[in-house]
Amino acid sequence: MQGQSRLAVSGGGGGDGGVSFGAPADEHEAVVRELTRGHELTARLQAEAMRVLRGQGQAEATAAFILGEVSRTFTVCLSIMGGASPSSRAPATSPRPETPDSAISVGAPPRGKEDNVPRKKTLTTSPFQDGYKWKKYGQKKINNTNFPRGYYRCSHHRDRNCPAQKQVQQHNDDVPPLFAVVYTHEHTCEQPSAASELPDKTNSASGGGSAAPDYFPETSTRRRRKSTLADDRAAMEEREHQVLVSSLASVLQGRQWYDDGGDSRGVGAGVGVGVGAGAAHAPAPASQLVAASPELQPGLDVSAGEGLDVTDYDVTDALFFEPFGTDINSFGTRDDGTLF
DNA sequence: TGGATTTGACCGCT
DNA sequence: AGCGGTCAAATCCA
Repeated sequence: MQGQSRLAVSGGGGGDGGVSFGAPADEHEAVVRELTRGHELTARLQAEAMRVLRGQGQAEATAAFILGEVSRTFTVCLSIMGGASPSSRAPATSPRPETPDSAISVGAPPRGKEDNVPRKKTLTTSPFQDGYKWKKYGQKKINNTNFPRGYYRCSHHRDRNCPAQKQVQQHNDDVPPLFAVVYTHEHTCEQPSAASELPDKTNSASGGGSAAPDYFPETSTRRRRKSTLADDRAAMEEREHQVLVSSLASVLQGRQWYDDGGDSRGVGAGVGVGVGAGAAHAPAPASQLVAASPELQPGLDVSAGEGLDVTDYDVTDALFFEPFGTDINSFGTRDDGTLF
């Protein structure tokens, strides 16, 4: 959060009140930029707080809960800002999986060669978890940007003539990194892949699939051997699992404390990377989280809500927070010190 | 060998 | 001329 945002937010002006949906594009983008920054910094603060408070019971749970709420607030504001921008909306035509859970529609559509082409721009930490399979057909270094832009087409571009495309470009160098994703055209194919599928992982193992290499954009100028990518991915999956365990432990500790009930179920997998970021999403639907990893709570009937109070998890949480274990919680550094 | 990504070259627009 | 978007040959892996 920048302490001195000098945004010309029209308080009460324009009839909308506050940050008007009809604000000029640059103003709108400025607001989104500041909110995004705040969101990112909150995530970093969480990471740091969780690192410092690890194992400190109530203090850790309290910090996780409060910071999670702060993070949630940013997310909701971003969704309002982006979602209210008519230009950022793609026409709702063919049924398709939603963009990633953490996706945030932002700003005006970029200029393109075809201005009548529907575009939807989002900021997301998980640019590839949108339920579709993509084939990369190009990558280019864009002027005045730090990261190259990857060009993807629906993998059914050829066999089903699906026109859907997207461009993925890392947005910043923060932790976790945000990716700007521009979707163009609607899918005309009906892909069997579920939205929960992680195409960058599931497909890469068989040599196919989408854009995992864009998690390592800085390596694009020099080709990485795929075996190395596979190694990185395996390590990432391992980290995600560990983060899932530890994040869930934080959540359960927090719920237990606030619910004033239940025995100590701390999973106790104190794993370094990304614990705080996981806790950032403490209000995520707990049933979903545990269901995703039932082995974490042996003997606990999650489906019946045992041991968990999910009544105060609202729809917003379900909509805007990523499940634990997805890439927002899984970041780290490579040997060369770069982020992934 | 098939299917994927990478990356330099090419093309069209401003 | 410079830029972004796309093509396609080269390359890699299962």
